[in-house]
Amino acid sequence: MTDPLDAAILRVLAVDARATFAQIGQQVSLSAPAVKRRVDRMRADGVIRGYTVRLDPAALGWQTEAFVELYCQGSTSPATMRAAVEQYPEVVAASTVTGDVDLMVQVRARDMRHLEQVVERLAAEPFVSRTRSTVVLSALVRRPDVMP
Amino acid sequence: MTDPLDAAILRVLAVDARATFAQIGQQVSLSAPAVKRRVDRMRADGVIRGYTVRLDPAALGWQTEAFVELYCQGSTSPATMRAAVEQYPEVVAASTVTGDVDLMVQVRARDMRHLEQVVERLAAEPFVSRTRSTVVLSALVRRPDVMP
DNA sequence: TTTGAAAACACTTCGAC
DNA sequence: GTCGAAGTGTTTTCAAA
Repeated sequence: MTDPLDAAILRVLAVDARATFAQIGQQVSLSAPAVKRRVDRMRADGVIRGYTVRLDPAALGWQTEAFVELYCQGSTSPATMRAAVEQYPEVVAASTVTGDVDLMVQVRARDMRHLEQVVERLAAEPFVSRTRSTVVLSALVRRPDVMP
Repeated sequence: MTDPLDAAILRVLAVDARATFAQIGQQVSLSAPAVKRRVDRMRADGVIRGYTVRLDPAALGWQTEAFVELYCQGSTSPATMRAAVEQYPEVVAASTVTGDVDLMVQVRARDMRHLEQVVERLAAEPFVSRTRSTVVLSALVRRPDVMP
């Protein structure tokens, strides 16, 4: 499905998704049209979901980040959790997890006051029985998805 | 620093970082050169860190994801933690955090066996006193960085 | 099937306004 | 900020490995 050449192309795109097909081709020893065809195929196959910009959160006013663990009532469906949590622009990611906690939510806020408000609103969701927040002190590593 | 027009441009780039300046311009009512100048400025200012591809982890063989909390020995510097954790290609993100836990590490592995190996290696790091892993059941929300 | 070369088309980029 | 021209990149076509 994705041979070593595809993987090499993805590595280049992971570092710079706006690289030209010719630039990518130079790094993987392929012509621009050959690269484009492979990229088009991976896009169609769903291996490539899209391209996005990497921003400096601090420069945009996001100063505070936290992991908020939600303990949910017994029979809350993932769909319900998702629908609720998706509404929050402050929610960067959310996953159902094993263990005591039911839902792990990553929140980005302007400051502590803002974070507090978001956590309060999350805690007030009907299916949430209690929350536990862990504030991020500093982000040491942040990598785009890589190959296995 | 970033006016509403810049924010609009970033929103377009967040959805499709390979959009042409002309396409972006159409969505924000600006000419292509005007968009380019703003993008160049945000790039120079560090607001835009770069562009990356969004991949389907499962399609690439990453089937398992987990939050691994590391409890570290009293006086371990963030630099030490970072240097150690950065070595692992399986580590997607790592942050120092408040609370009992010292380091929150997000790991992506091929399968449970692979995850287990990674956790064991992390636990064997000299400064790690104990670990606690939470496996992701399903990713409900995953958003690129957005505006405050 | 997949590739590379060439041509037509679109975008980027820069100077002038 | 826009406009227009010159340089690049993209995309299609086609022939070959």
